[in-house]
Amino acid sequence: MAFGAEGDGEVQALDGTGGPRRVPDLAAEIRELERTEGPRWVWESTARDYPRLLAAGVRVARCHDVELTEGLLLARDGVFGGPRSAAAVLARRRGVEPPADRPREDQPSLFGGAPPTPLADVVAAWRVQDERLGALRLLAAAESAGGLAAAEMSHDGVPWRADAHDALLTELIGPRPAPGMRPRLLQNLADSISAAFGSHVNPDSPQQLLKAFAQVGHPVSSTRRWELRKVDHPAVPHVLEYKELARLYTAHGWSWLDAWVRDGRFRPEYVVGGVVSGRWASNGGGALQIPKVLRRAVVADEGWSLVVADAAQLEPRVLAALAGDGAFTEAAAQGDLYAALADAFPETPGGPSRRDKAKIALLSAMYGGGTGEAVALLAVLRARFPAAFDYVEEAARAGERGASVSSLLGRVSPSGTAEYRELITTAEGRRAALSRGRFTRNFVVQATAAEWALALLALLRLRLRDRRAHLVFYQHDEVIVHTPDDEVEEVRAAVAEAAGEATELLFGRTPVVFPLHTSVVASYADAK
DNA sequence: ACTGGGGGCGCC
DNA sequence: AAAGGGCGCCCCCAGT
Repeated sequence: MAFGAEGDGEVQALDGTGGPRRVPDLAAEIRELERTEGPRWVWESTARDYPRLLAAGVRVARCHDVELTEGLLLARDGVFGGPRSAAAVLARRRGVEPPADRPREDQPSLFGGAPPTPLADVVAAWRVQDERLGALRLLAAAESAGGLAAAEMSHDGVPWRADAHDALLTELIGPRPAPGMRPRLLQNLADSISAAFGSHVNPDSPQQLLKAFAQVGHPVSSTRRWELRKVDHPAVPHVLEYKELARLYTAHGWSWLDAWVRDGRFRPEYVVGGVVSGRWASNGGGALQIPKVLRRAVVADEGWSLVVADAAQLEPRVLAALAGDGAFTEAAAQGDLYAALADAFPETPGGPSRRDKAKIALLSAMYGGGTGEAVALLAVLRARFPAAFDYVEEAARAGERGASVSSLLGRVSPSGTAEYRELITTAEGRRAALSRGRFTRNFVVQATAAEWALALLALLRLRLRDRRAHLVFYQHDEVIVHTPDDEVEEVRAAVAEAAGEATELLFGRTPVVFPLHTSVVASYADAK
């Protein structure tokens, strides 16, 4: 049964047995109904309202999130970035222009504040969506579950040792500087760079760097790392080191620590479905770009552990399951897919190993690479694994002509605009077409991989419901569970079972396996 | 003083 | 080894 909860403290059973009821304490009411009925809650926005429930100590198992669902339905109709509120859903149904979504701070809330969305509107919007879902039903449920998991992870936070973070920064770039100053070791590097060039150069300025390299007889077309690495000049090692450490300082230095870590927890804000492919994005805090070196600051509480699990070779396995290529699927039934493919590729003395060749060929096929040596490797892939090759090739062709493509569960990519279709008839349009082809080629794999990972997350979340262990981090193909030591084995098992269940849910009975690398560690830095 | 594009790099 | 896909965030710098 579904229950609507919205407005100024109202709930309603959605099986036709009764109208809306106003309740004095909505959080308490939801807690009780969750216990006795276990419904799928229908509400407008998990991101907006669930944090308040969590703060009140209430968690729910399932929901239908009107806004997330509308995002999926709109994409199916070729609309991206349109308003997704209940009011927008109802306006579209009536054939009138939907109102823009209100800015977050003006939005109504389950708990007062701005004028609430009427429960009747949310219920009506749900009915509209429920009728329209069709093949998107499973994805909408998964996306909504993702919304719950995201809010819960933000609420619980990643255990983060500010002292370890500070010590690491001090070791790498020197102690925290006075405002406006560079940390000592960064300043030393900047000085070395100027000394090597024989003139003052600000390494934060790509333009100054370009000019400086030109003046010392080493013109470069950009100051990218791989470009500079080719240059033989004494400034280069200092520049490369400066870039690496300066990035750590600006993006994850002390101001980041001040802004994002409190009471031993890093609480990022996830944006569920924030990427067209269905991957999540994050809003502030850079939750999905934490530098590896900082993993040392992620440390389980005393008496607790981190269970870190990441899916191995997820994307090529997804391609295997999607394409159903006999020989390729057989390789994907093995623990090391690339090794299982290696035999198909020729040995060349002094060149990459056969396993590396298999990997290069696969990555090129999935990302749209294929220059230089990869050309020959792609030809091998095409000859030996035609169905897998054709699967991504067909997606690329569709993209090039401006069509959209879909993931397994029905997430739809943006299609080419009218301008795009015009453009590709011209000679200059070829570049744009190739670029779009690379995008759609990757979309079918990346979006389906995101669905597998989302299913894993959702199913694992349900398995952990009655435990003290809880999910604290999720990043594309990886989850971290913070667990009391005495639940470690149960959590390990839960992760493995959830992965199996996710595979079955998406692909049914497939020979393809989706192995997880699972580590139980005190610090994230020790995983793998 | 603010804004927005570009360059560059962190993660997958 | 380099080069393809997806992001967010920071800096610089030129435009207002």
